[in-house]
Amino acid sequence: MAQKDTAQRILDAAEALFSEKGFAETSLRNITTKAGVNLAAVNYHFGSKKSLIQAVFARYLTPFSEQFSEQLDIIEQRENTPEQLLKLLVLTLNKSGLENPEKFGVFMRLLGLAYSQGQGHLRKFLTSEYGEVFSRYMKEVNRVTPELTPMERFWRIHFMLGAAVFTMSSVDSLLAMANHDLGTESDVKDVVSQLMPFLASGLMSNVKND
Amino acid sequence: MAQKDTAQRILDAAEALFSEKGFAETSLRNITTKAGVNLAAVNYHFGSKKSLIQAVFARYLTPFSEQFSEQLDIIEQRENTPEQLLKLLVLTLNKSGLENPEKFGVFMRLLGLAYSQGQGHLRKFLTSEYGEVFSRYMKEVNRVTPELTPMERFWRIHFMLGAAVFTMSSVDSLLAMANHDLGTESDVKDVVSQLMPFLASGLMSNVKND
DNA sequence: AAGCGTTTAAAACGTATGTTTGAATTTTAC
DNA sequence: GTAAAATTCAAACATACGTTTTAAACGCTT
Repeated sequence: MAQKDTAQRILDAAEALFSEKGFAETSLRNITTKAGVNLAAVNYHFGSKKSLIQAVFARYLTPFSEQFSEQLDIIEQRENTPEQLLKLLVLTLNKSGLENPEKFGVFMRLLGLAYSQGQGHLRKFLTSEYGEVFSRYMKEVNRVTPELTPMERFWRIHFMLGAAVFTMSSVDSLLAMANHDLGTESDVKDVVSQLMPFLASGLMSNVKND
Repeated sequence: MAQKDTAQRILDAAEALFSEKGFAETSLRNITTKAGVNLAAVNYHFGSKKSLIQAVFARYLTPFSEQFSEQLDIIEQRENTPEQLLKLLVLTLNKSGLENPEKFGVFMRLLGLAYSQGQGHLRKFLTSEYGEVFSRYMKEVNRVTPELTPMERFWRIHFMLGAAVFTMSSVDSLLAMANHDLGTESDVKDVVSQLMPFLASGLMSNVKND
């Protein structure tokens, strides 16, 4: 390689800028300036802006889905509770290079963008690349919520996803707001530990579980 | 007026395109072509693209916040339940020109965009224009959840907001997915009636309420 | 029906974008 | 140590954008 690691520097700059400004609002010139590389380097290393966007996601999701797949191998062979399935998610996040709360926030913001600014090509890339692991997880969700109708389960999963993505997307500014207004000193960990019972309670609403 | 109502046609086209493609991805040429008006008409009637974006929101939010303020006058003078406060929201939505489920989906998608693609100017416009009514509602939320710590209340409200905005932002495609995969024929009304107990249950999680 | 403010129309302006080019430079391999 | 491959660089390309301009058409008041 020529100097240090141009492709990596581009990915770092791109993910930071994407997560705070979105895909369309971030220009290749923004990215290459922040990365300290030449403008043409993006198209040389990644081919196009679209491919760069996919590469940013892949750098997070490929290690995550590998870790997640391993965890699924385990839990598929035992009975679980809804809380355990939720915990598996945050556990895998922490095991796949997202233990840093700052990185975690960035990742969730990117996830939110993938939904709200889904550019078609991203949707296809994500489902074709990571759809299978997601399906396996959903099978487990079905197993732990036999009381729910398929329709209830479908919508509650999306409600949960929304609560998580939306909140974690702006967890920085929300934390700042909360700590300022309430005089507290919470961090991302605290928010996650508040989120989990909220999600579990919503998922099991009206299900007599004792 | 010259022919029909150019400004209205621009707003109609803009809200439709914004809600499906986002602000930055929607050009004035897209809008004016869809509206069947001249390109310059946008800058003539609204001054700029930013002002057009604000006008799209104002057309929904001004009648809504007026209706909402009236409803608040009433419920502020009585005791309420969390479910009643939630119902007040959807009730007001239906009373302020959003009874049409299609319009409702568009509105929620715009609301989601306001958060995810918040362009600064939009944030300021919304809080300065509608912040007071929102504060009054939050006061009522405080009253009906005395068991929650301020921190719990803060985060659960945002979890709820996330579940609602995220789900309703893509309610069309989610409904299509659900109806296809599950062989059902649900509509937006059904989703809302699933969402409400989910939100109420999450809000009151671990609170013994009987 | 004339005059005048309002609205529409076509065209161009200046700027920013993603991408490509071709030469210079660095790294790799023998 | 040198040839070949890989990478960087400055510059230009083509395109799309938001906005402005100028003139024409319209609608209302008198």
